[in-house]
Amino acid sequence: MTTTEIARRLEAHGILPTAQRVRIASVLLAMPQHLSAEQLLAQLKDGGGRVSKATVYNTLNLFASRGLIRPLSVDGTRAWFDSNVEAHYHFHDVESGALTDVAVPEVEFSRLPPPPEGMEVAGIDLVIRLRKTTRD
Amino acid sequence: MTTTEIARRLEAHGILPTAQRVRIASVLLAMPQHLSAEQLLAQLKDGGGRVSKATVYNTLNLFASRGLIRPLSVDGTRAWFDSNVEAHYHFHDVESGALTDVAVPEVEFSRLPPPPEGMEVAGIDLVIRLRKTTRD
DNA sequence: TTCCTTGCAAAACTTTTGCATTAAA
DNA sequence: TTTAATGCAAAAGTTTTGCAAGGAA
Repeated sequence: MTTTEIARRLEAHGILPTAQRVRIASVLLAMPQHLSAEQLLAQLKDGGGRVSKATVYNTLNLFASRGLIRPLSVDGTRAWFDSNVEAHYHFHDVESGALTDVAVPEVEFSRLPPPPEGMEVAGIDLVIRLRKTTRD
Repeated sequence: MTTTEIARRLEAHGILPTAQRVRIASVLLAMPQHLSAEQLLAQLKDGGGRVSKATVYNTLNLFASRGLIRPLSVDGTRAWFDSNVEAHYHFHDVESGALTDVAVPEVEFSRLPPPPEGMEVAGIDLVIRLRKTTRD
């Protein structure tokens, strides 16, 4: 994706495409991936630019609030962000922490509870925890 | 549940039933509930005893590692623990943060992906995010 | 006595915030 | 010129750790 395309995508989400935001978005959106704030910061610094930690955190929250990325709750100890906002689920290797996507057609719900009165479903997070097979 | 019953239950999980652990367990196991470390600490202090923050955190981790309680990833900003370790799922009100149980029979999977080679499913976390109904 | 647990404080880690500087409209 | 974004450092919130003191085996 070119810088211009990234900038257009930010604008489409109501985000002013500043230099740092475009740099952050181009790392995130380069491929579907799961990143923590510190991982993203490390990648940006490897890339040789200067982006402050505060900007990374603020930008991740901004992107998430505008629906450009999706926050993940898998860990409890730190926030993860998924650059793939299409509906999908996850495998989580509890030992290594690795996250893998599970496509929507791989899962079928034949029954789901109705939401409580006055509420509607905003989203479904499904995490399938994995461990090494124990052969005994 | 009596103190003796709690102590037996701790022992059954390989946990030495010290005074603090029994107090912590009796709050947790009084009913099926979702608590953060700070909430638990507050309840213990209301109860008039002296338990240190470190002991609460260490004990929660100990209990979770022995399968007496279950850690929940719903929040990203802090750890939650569920005193109900039976299989079940959750509603999560994203505005208030409230968690509600969803019983297993309320959800049916007619299709689930096979785990990757050499891996097996250790558990399934399902969180149904709820928001207020928007009538437009 | 020997080992494990507890409390306290300090440290570590993640995330947010205040404020002066810089960039964008 | 006026408003918004950035960087830095400090602050805030959560969780872990070191160590001396206390409790259990």
